[in-house]
Parts: sequence; structure tokens; C-alpha cells
Amino acid sequence: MPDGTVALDVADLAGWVRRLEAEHAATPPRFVWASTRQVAEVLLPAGVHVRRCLDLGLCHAILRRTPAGRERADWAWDHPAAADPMHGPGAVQQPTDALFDDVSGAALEPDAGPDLSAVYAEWLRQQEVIDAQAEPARMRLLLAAESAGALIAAEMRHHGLPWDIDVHDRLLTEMLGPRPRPGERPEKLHRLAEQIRAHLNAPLLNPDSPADLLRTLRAQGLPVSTTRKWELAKVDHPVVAPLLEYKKLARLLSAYGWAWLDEWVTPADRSGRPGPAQRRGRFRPQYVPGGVVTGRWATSGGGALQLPKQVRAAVRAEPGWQLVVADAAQIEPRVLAAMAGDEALARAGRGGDLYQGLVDAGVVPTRDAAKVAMLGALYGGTSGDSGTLMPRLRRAYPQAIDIVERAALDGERGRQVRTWLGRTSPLPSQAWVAEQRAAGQVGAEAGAQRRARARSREWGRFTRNFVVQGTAAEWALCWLAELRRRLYAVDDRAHLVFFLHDEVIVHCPAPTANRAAAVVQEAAAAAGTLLFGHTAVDFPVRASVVENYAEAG
DNA sequence: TCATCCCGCGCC
DNA sequence: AAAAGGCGCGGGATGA
Repeated sequence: MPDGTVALDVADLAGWVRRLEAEHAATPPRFVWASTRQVAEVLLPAGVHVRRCLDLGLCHAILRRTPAGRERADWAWDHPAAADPMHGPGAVQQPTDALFDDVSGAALEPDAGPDLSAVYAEWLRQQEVIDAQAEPARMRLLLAAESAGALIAAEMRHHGLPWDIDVHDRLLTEMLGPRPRPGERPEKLHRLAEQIRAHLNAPLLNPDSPADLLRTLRAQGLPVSTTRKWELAKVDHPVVAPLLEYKKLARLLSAYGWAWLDEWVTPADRSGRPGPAQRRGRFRPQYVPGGVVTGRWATSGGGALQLPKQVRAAVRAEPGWQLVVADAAQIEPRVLAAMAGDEALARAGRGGDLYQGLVDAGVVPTRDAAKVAMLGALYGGTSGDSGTLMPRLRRAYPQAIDIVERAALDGERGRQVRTWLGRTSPLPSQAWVAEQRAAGQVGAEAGAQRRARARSREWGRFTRNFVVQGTAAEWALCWLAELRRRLYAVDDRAHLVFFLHDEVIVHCPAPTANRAAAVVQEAAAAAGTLLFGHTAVDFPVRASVVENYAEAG
């Protein structure tokens, strides 16, 4: 253990961290602990602001997948769950067992907690694995950014997304009718169901049952093989309109209806406030940094990754506050251009709309075509338009396209690929490897070969997208971390309340909002430089200051 | 009755 | 016109 170990009670943790932050005002200490989520449960209610940390659980998950990490046989915390980023070593530790400050050398040892030296040993091992990376500096940036993300995720959950319950209730009532009794359909859905049954001569049909619905549709002679809405939309029959309307509203009801409000929006107590009674609350999903293999965050609970446009007006700033809603434009093609050092693609993105840039450069005829072509390049689309447009992209942007094609080829051969900062893709399953090997044997059946080829291509599409989606996630983490730091300097009351891949919402006092919007832009530029140094690629961000989420865009 | 699968659809 | 990469979720259907 480093010198300066101190023993203190859990109750003193917040005060200890606060004091270290104050004592090292100029150079922020980097606190190292097993689980940011657990430590934050103690620090955030106490109002302590941590500037930098290292989340060993998240770092462990990243390092273990790298070639250097896989070679090591002596990982600390080597239990089966450790391979899972969501249940890494940090999650099984107590909040106070894993804390020391690698700047000052001061360390915290809880009175009766688990052995802190195991955490220290893990930290030492991680340093060695970082040093063994092909690009250690990039890996250090990735681990710092991932850890900053963990702080931000904890803070966003702590604050919650400001939610206006009355607005949400009104939206639902307008679209569905008044809230029904439990077990009953809202008025609007009830009427639509009756219309559907009448059109299909099926008085007992349950439109919520895909099997029942499909059977009935086919019995009426409709040429459909599923009940997907885009297939239904192609059919000319009077039932289609009410059915599509029903599906849309039924989805809203089940996913973001009154039951969702009851379960996920915790009312904020505003009693004693003057003015009209308003019911406000906070939506607190559980964010899971690193929850997706590409490095994107996952969430659990409340469907925070899919808040439909229909209810976004309910996301509403507190009185006297504003929301800054910002999203990064076409982030994936931009990071691809930066990774590849593709000057031509960087130039196409210069005007703010990269797709229009492709049109202006004469690569494709229309903006829609540009979008289809680019998505095809990023996702591995081969059929239809994206397939025919690819040769043009390759001719115009050979360096960028080479990056994704090589990643696809590596994947098809079962090799790992890496993001810009070194996050490593998982290896394909044993079954996948066995299937490929079997298909490669002399005398393998044609059917088996065809299936193996399809599976190989499928994994190639995954690795192709991995390098781009993963690097975009790294850019977004750097953006968030820079934003958090700069925002705190502007107004320590301003805080992040939402993040979704390439989109962020800040909640701040109204007089600070314009300044916060500028900071969002500055942070985006800083993120580009952090990742890529001097790059020709722009990372434009659209930021709007609004009262509710639906106004943005 | 409960756990699990599949479908369909919302988001980026 | 749909599909290709990544998700989470609720509902019905299924099977233990």
C-alpha cells in the first residue's frame, strides 16, 4: 500500500473526499475505486463534487478483452462474473473498500471493510496491462473517459430528468381518452378495436395478439405473412388505417402510458409553492456505462433509450430553469473520417451537413442517397440502393471505406477489431468458430457452407460497425466529460440530465442557458482534439435552449 | 403458476 | 420499399 493510509468511518467518507478536492483545487486528484455507482450513493446525497476518478470495475472489463489482458492469468477479482462489464468486480465490493488517491498518496482504509490491498493490487495489474497495450496513451484516455462517464451516469440518476406529470397525463388523454380503469382499454383504443373487428368480420378478435390477428387477416384474404406495420401498410384494405392507428396507440399505452408514469416518475415535493398546482417529478433510469460491447451505455428500467417523440413535451425544465438540448450531427461518418485521416470526407462534413456535402461533391445525386449509401457503409448493407451506391463512396473516400472494409474482413475471419482508443470487440462464439471450421473441411455440404458464409458475413457486419459505433461512443464520452467539467465552472447548479449516444440534455438556471449552450459546442470541439489531435474533421453540435424537450430540433 | 421465447416497435 | 449495426421493453404464446 502507498504511504499515508488513513482509517476512517464510512460516515466520514464524504467529508474526506470533499476535503481532498478542496486541498487539491488546482490539480484534481483522481480517486480510484471499485465502483463509482456505489461510492456515488454516499457522495452525491452529501453534495460532494468529484472531479476525476478511475472506476476499476469498468476499466477491468475493458482491459480484460484486450490481447494483453487476455494473456494475464493473475487478475485480481478473478471470479466468473468479472467478464461481465455490468457485474464486474466493483459491483461486489462495499463502497468504502476501494478508495485512494494516486496523486497525493493518501489512502482510505475502512475500519472493518474488506482488504483494501486487493484493490490496490488490481490497480497495479491494470497499470501493467495498460503499459503492454499497443497504444497505452489512448487506453489511458479511454479508461479516464469511461470513468468520467460513470460519474456522469450516477449524477444523472441522482438529479433525474425533470418530468411534468400533468403534461404527460394531458398528452395521453388527448391521444387515448381519459385514463381507464385497470384492465380496460382507453376509449380511443376500444373504438378502434371495434372498427377492426367489424372490418374483419371477427367479433372476438384480440388485436393485441399477433397470432390471432395474422390468422384473421389471412382468413380475409389479405396477402400478409406478418403483422408488421410496414407490411400492413402495403395492403389496400379498409382495416389497414384503423389497425395501424391502433398499433401505434396501443404501443404508446403499454410502453409510456399511465402505468409507466406511476412506476418511473417519482413526484417531487413542491408543496408550499405559490401558483397553480403542478405535478412535477423526476424520471430516474439506471444508466449502465459500458453496458454495450461497443462502449455505448445501456439502461435498465423505464425504457430511457427510446423515449418516443410523442411524450417528449413532458420533459420540462423547472420554473426559472431551462433545458439545453444538444445533438451531434452525423457523428459516425465523422469519426470514421477522422480515424482514416480522410481529407475528402472531412471536407464533405465541413458545412455542417455531411450528407449534403456528399451531394455537393458530386458523389451521389441526392441527400437521401447519401444517407442510404453512408448507412450501408457503416452497417454493411449490401442489397438495393446501398449496394449500388457503395462503389461511388469507395472511389470518393477510399481511406474511410478501407477502415470499415478491413474491419468487416477481420470479423469474417474471426479476428478481433479495435476502436480508435483500443476497446476490443468480443471474439465470436465457439459454435461460430466450429461452424466455420466444419464448412472449410473437404466434402462439406453446400448448405452448411452457405450457412457458414452467412454467419461469417453477419459477424463481419458486426465488427464493421463496432469500430465506428465504438469510436463514436468514445467521442461522446469525451464530449460528456469535457462538458461536465466546463459546465461546473460556469454554474455549479447546472447539471446533465440525459444522454443518449449522441444527444445530451443540460438542466440549468435560465440566465446560464446561453452560456451552457456555448459550452456544449466548445466541449464537442475539445472532444475531437482529445481523440484525434489536430484533425480536419468538424464535429458540429446543434444546441437549442428550450423549456421542454419537444421544442428542440 | 412461473420462467422463457418470440414478436413487434420505439430510439440512436 | 426494406434492410443493414446497436439497444430495452411489454405483450402473448409456449412449455415446464
